[in-house]
Amino acid sequence: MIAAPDRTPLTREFFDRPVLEVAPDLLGRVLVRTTPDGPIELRLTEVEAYDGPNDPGSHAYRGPTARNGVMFGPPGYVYVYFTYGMWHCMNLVCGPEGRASAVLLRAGEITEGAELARKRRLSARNDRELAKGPARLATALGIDRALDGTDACATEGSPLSLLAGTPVPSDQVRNGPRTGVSGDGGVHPWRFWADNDPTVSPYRAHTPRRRRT
DNA sequence: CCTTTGATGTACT
DNA sequence: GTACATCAAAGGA
Repeated sequence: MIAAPDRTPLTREFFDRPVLEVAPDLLGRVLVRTTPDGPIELRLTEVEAYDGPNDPGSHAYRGPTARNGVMFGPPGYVYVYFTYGMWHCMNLVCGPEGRASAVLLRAGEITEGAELARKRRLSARNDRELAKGPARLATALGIDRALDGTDACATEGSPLSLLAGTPVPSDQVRNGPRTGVSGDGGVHPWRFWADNDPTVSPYRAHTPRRRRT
């Protein structure tokens, strides 16, 4: 018998810890996205840590802007950014307040509302691909900049919340270099994933792009 | 399986 | 102008 996932919401205190502590602890937790059509639930299988001021790979490295302002606020809130001209990615702000550290949600397994996720991810060839990658995850859950700054710890009528779920045991958590991060930011082994999980995205080292003509 | 390329907002040089 | 916490389509092996 496998114990049923714990539906207790994660508290502010959960996020008010150093990002390198929170990131691996998020694996196996359940993200609940409430849409007008119904709920979609996702079991997290892959994340990356970004540690604000000390981290050249972080959006917060060069200080606050209109885009990243939420990262400089209190922990437990959602930072959503728009990138490559067409994709959204979702992060959870960690503590302490003002440090501007956050966890990028990179991949997960849809455990509820798969039919809703499939409508948003028409190119997915199977359900394992629905949220295999950070932009795919955000697309599957219908997440965009309108949700930037949402409190992920709120329980009543919140469009987003996190439940305790079934944490991945530490001996099944693997870590390695972050995907697609260039320069000095690429040295940190701050990508965490659930060992042997089919929904984890393939690792891609950073590759410089050729100039457009 | 693999590699190449186009899509293009935001931040920065 | 150029890089970027990306993805999907197209074509080759």
